[in-house]
Amino acid sequence: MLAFSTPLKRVNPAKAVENQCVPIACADCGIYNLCFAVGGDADLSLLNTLVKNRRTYRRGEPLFSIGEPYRAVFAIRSGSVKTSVLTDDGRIQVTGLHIAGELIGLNSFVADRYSCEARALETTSVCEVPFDRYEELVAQVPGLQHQLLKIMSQEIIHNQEMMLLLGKKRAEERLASFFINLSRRFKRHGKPAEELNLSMSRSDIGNYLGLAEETVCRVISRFEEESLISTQRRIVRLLQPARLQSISKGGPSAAK
Amino acid sequence: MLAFSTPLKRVNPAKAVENQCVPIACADCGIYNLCFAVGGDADLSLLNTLVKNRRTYRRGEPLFSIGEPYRAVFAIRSGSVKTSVLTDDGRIQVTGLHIAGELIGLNSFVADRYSCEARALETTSVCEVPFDRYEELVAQVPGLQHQLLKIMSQEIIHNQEMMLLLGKKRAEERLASFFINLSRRFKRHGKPAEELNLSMSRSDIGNYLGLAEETVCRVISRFEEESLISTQRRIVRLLQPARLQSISKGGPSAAK
DNA sequence: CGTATCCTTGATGCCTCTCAAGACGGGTGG
DNA sequence: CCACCCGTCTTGAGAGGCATCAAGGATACG
Repeated sequence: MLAFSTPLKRVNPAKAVENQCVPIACADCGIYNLCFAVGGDADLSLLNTLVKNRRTYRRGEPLFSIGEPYRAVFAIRSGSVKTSVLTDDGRIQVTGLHIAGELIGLNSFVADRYSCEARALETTSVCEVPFDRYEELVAQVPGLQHQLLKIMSQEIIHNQEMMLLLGKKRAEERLASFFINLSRRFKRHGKPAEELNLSMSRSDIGNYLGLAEETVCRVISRFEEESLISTQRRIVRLLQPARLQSISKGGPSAAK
Repeated sequence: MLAFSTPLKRVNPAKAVENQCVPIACADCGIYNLCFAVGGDADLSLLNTLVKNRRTYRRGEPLFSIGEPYRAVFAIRSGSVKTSVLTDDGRIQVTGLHIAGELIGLNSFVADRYSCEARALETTSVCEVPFDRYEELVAQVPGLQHQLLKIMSQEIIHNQEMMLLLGKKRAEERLASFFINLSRRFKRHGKPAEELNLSMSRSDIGNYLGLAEETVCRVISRFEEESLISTQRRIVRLLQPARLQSISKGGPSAAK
């Protein structure tokens, strides 16, 4: 427990946007409204001047690439973004899938260059928080750095779960975990928890879960046969979330 | 580049201990001496009072367990520690291997409970930085939070590499990556870069790399046949680091 | 309406896991 | 000092899950 932390308040994402505040969060954690973390109105206006820098990216367009000089942190306002790293011979590992209200670009904080690439999965609107201006923010807003610590801490926990998934789970468990995790995040962001818009191809999903595109298809088909889900292209409806949850944890359906 | 950051100075680990400073770092980044990051002598003495809390753990003894209330960050003075997470049905994923000079427990910053367990791989001496006292430290030492951001950022980058390894690399590439990464870290900490003391069983290595114990053995045997390494139990000598490096990146020896 | 992209399904093969048994080494007690 | 024991390491044989290769079908877009 952090006694020195300003208590955080979870707010309606729509309201956050309406208030011109930065919706700031990371994969697998809720929307935290920085304005609340920060407090005063003076700070709030400062924040606004810093995050006015908005931009829209089209499907497939990179927000940043590996090795590119570090320039900004990105808060996703709408749409979705994937981040990925590469082997030298071109194999891709998608390391993150980020939806509206989440934050990307923090992982390159230590270096002066981006350590992964980020691409819009669909038409995506972001707030860019330029790094030089960010310094002003940190200097004047005492709660900010601690807030970032929390967000990064949450991301590390999420990464640990991904390592468990990639290192120890079988294909069905991976897909089930993927759907359950996504469902939880959608719910937090005020979207329907049982009707997911994946907004990414089977191939991307495979690259994220450490599977081949075809395996993703096959498992999805199997899930449909068992009436666990129903799909239309990239729309997935969770028909039996409880059983999916059970499978994701290595339940009997996955026949350990 | 972070204009607001106090420049960091890499120091000799032995000297750091001698000076009673906290060697503070994370997997895959060098030793940073907090005293330098912090500056003044007043701070330094404060730091000393905070990190006096030392303790030794024996092989297999847990530093903390999953779900346990968060109480401290640990800086490893000597020895080594593994961190791991579990599936509900008992499968283990080792998420980190930490050697002297590195820092663990940061990932649970956000929650009030530990999200992974940590166990000593051998007799291990650590500085515990109790969390309640840590607050004093943060309040009085302006550079500290930013320093932690950097360390956590570095850990996220390392996690990304692990995801690439677990999701996309074959067994030989994983072992090669493991040895090369360990070698680099040993070197940074003033230990021989080509004679590694793994201090962990084949089983632990397997759990770290997402492989079965037997596969680890087989790959190691193959590496020995090709004179890439030589081994005596848990001591590994890198005979051809360059080729290992090549293999780790998906080079020809691994026959993509 | 054609084309490109994505999705789906089948057949085949291989990498790695699993099961199994034995070897090695270090520690302990006689 | 030696014999024993237990954990760890090693190697083999077999099976299985998933990748790969291949081809056809569906959907979106210009």
